[in-house]
Amino acid sequence: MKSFFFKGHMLLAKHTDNTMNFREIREKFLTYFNTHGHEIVESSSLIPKDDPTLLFTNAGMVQFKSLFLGEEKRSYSRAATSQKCVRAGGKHNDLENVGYTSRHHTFFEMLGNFSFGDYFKEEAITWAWELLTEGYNLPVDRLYVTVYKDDDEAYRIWERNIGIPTEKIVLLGEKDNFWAMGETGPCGPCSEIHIDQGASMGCGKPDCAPGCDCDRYLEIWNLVFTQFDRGPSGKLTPLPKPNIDTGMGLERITAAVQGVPSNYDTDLFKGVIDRIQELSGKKYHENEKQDVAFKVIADHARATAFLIGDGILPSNESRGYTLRRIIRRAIRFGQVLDLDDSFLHSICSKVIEVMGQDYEELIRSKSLIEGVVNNEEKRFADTLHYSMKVLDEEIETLKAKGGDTIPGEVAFKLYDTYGLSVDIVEDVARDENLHVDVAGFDKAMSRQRSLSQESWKGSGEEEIPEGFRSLLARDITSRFLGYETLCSKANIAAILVEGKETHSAESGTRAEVVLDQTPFYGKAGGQVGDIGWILNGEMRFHVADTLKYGQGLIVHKGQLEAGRLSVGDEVEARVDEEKRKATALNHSATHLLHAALREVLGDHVKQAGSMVSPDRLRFDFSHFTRVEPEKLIEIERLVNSHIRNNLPLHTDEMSKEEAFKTGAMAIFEERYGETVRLVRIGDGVSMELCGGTHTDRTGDIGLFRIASESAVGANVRRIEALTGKAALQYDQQQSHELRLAASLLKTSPDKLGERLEQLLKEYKEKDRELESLKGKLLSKKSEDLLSGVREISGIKVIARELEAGSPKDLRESADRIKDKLGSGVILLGAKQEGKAMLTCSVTRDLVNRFRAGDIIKQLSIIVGGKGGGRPDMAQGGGNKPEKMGKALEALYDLIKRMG
RNA sequence: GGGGAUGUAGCUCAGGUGGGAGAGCGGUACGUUCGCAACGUACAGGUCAGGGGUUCGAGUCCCCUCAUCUCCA
Repeated sequence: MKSFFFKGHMLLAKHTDNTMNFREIREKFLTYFNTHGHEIVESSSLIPKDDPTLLFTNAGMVQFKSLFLGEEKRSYSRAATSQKCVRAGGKHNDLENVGYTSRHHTFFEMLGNFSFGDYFKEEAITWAWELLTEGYNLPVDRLYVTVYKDDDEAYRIWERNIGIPTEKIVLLGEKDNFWAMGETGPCGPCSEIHIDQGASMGCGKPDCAPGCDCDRYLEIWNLVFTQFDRGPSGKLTPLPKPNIDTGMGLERITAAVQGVPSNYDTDLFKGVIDRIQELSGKKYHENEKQDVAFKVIADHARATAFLIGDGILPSNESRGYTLRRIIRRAIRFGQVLDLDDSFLHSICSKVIEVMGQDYEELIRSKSLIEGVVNNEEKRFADTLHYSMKVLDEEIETLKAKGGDTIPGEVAFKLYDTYGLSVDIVEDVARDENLHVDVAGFDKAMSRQRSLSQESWKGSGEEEIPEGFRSLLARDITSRFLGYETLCSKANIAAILVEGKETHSAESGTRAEVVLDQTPFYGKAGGQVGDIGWILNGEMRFHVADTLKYGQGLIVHKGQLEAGRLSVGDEVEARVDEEKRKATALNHSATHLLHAALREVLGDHVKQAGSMVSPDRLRFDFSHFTRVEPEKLIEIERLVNSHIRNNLPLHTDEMSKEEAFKTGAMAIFEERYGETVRLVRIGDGVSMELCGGTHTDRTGDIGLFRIASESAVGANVRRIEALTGKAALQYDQQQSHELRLAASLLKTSPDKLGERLEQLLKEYKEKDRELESLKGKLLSKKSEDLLSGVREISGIKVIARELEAGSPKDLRESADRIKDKLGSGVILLGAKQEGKAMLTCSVTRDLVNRFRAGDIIKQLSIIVGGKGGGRPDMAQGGGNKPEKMGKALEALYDLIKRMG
C-alpha cells in the first residue's frame, strides 16, 4: 500500500508526512483518545437498534444517543469510535450525489470522540488541534476554524489557548454551526476545522472562505458542544452536564493526510478502483464521464458489502430497498465502462479484502455478499427488460400521434412504476429523435416527494417504553440466574402498573415486576420469554411473559392472582419447568438446523430471524431459491443424526475477540456486549454466539421434524420445525391421516400413491364418459326439440324450455340444435333457484336480419332481468321464472315483426 | 409509512366497452426422415393469485387480503 503514495501521488503529497495508510490513520485516532482516557468502543451495526427515527446509522453518536439523553448509564464517560455509517435513503440521502463529487459517499467511516457529561469545549478543541497538527502533521498554515456566532467561549479557546489568528476564525450562523438532534431535545453550537486545499480547487470568488460551497476549504472535523436542551417553545435551557460529540470522516482525513485531491484517490479506494480498471480495461482519471462511474461503483460496492454484512438483504421496501437501489445504480454505471456481465460481486470481494481485517463481519459474510449481488444482477436485467418494453409501447403511441417529446408524466410513470431511470429514457429518446420533458418529470417527482414525506412515521423499530427507560437511567437491572437454576429467591426492585411505577400492587391487578435477580429468561435472540410464578406466602403472581430491555433489565409481565406485592419484598421466582425445557430443546435444535442448512445449502445461509417457543421453532435464513424437498429430507436427516449421536453442549463466556477467533457464527441483529456466550455443540458441529437457554445433550431433543418451508421475502426462506414430544405428536398425526386415507381407499399406506394415481385416471375417464353421454343426450333432446320448429316468414324458429344446470349447458344445447337446423333462430330457457336463464342463438346466414343480442335484450325484460351478447349468440335472464312461458312465446311475435 | 404496476397453461404473454379461456415456446403420441435438426398432425396441461360483493351472467366492474415488481420517505 505504501508504494501507492510514492508512485502515484508523489507530487500531490508534498506537504505532509505521507507514510500513513488509512489503517494507521484510524488507529492513531483511536489510540490518541485512548491515552486521553477514552474507552475505544466498537462500531455499532448499520441497523440502529431501538431507534424508529433512523433508516441507517448515519453518524458516530447514534449508538450513544441514550447516553446523551441521560437514559442509560455505562461504565465510561468518554468514548472514541470509528463508526460505520450509511447515508442513503431516509433523512440524510447522498445517494444521487455520489460519483459527481470527490467527497460524497453512501458508506463511510466516522471517527469520533465523545464526552458524556465529562470534559467539554476546552479539551475537545485542544485535543482535536493537537491530533491534527502533531499526530497527523497537517500544516498549521492551511487550517481554518469556524465558530458559531454567539459562542464566545469557543472563540476564546481557539484564539487564546490555541493561538489561531483571528482572520482564520470564521463566524457562522445557525444553519452551519448549530446542531440539534431534533425539533426539541439536546442541541448546541459547533465548531469546525477546515483545511485549505489551495486556490486551484476553489471558486475564485473574493469572499471565498470556510463555509463556502466550493471545494477549496474542506471541512474535516466537526466538534459539537451539546450544552442546551431545547423545550417545546424553542427556549434553550443549559444542560447541567454538557456533552461533546465530534465527527471526522475517515475518508476525508485520509485524503488530507495523504495529500490527495479526492477521497477516491486514497488507499481506502485504491485497491477497489484498481479492480474496476482490471475488469473494464478502462483507466481511472482518463475521462470525466468514466470517472463518475469509477467513483459510483467503488462507493456502492463498499456500501453493498457492508450493508449485507450487517444482515440487510435486497428487497422491495425500506432498508432492503435502499440496498437494492445502491446495487442497481452501481450496475447501471457499470454500463458506462462496458461492464456488462456480472461484475459487481467481484468488486465487493475486493472491498472485503481491503476492509475485512478491521471488519470481520465482511469475511464471515463473504459468500453471502457475493451470492446476493450475483442474484440482484440477474433480477435487474429482468426489470430492465420489462420496463424497456413499456417504453417502446409509449414511443409507438407517441409517434402515431406525431409528437416529438416524451411528456414528463410519461417519463415519471416509467420511473415511478417500472423503475426505468430518466437517463435511460433520454438515451432511447435520442436514438429515436425524440426529446424528454425533464422539467415535467421533475415536477411530478417533487409532488410524489412531498406526498410521501407527509406520511413518514418512522422505520418501525420498537422503542423502549418510557417507564423502562427511566429504570435503565437509574441503572436498575436484574442479574440473570436462569442458566443454572429455574427457581430462586429474589427481591422486588420495581413494580409498574399500566406503565407507571408504583410501590405496591393489590390482588387482581395486571403488573410488570422487576426483580434484583431472576431465573426468568427475558424474550431475546428469538427465544420467547419464560412463564411461571412469583410467590411469597399468600402472594401469587402469575408471570405470563418475560421481556428484556437494554442490557440487563428483565421484566416479568403478568397478573397478581392473590395477596399483595410491594417493592423490597423477598419473593421466590419459579419458572415453568416443562415449558422451559421444551423451549431449550427447540433452541438447541435451531442451532443444529442452522449448521445443517449451511452444510447442505452453502455458506451463504445466514440467520435472518428466529423464533423459539415451547411449541415449535421458526427459522428464517438467507437463501435465493426454494429449498427442494430432497434437500429438506437431507437436512432433517443430518439434524437427527446429530441428535442420535447424543453430542454434549458446552457454553462458555469469553471476550468477543476470543469468540470470533474460534470462527463462531454471530447473528446480525444482536448487539453483543464485550463478553459473549459461546454455545458449542459436539466437536465443531455448531458454534454460535447465543444468550439463550439450551439442553445438555443433543439426545434430549429426541426427534426433529421439518413441518414447512416457505418464502418470507426476497432472498429469505423460512423453515418451521418441531422437536421432542411435539415432533412425535406431529408424526403420529401424519401417519394417522395416512392410514385413514389408505383405509378409505381400501389399500395400505405404502400403496397409497399408486392407488390414487389409478383412481385419478379412472376419475378422468368417468369425466370424459359423462361428457360424451351428456352430448348424446343433448343431441337426442335437440332432435325432440326440432319437432317443435315453427316457420315464421320463412324463418325456422324454435323457442323451448328445458332442464339445464348452467348457462353453459343451455349454450351447448343451442349449438347442437343450430348444427341440425342449418338456418334459423333458437331460444332456449331454463329455470333454476328462482331464476330464469335464456340463451338465444342465430345461425350465421341470418345475423344480418336478426341479432341475438337485440332479441335477448327484449325478452329478458319479460322475465324481470337483462341480457346481451354477440349477434350470433346471446345470454340473459331474470328473477321471474314464472314468466318463462310468456318470454318464449314472445319470440315468435318478435320474429314476425322483425321479419 | 405513502403512491403506482403486475398476478391467466410448465415458461413468455394476449384477452377494446361484462356475454363461448387463447397464442407462441415447451411436453406427450403419431407421421415425413437411415438418423438428427426441422416440419406436419393430434393430444394432454387452467381454483384466470385468494376471499367477498354488484349482475340473469365476472378473467373483465367494486371492496378486502396476499405475493412479486417499482418510486418516494
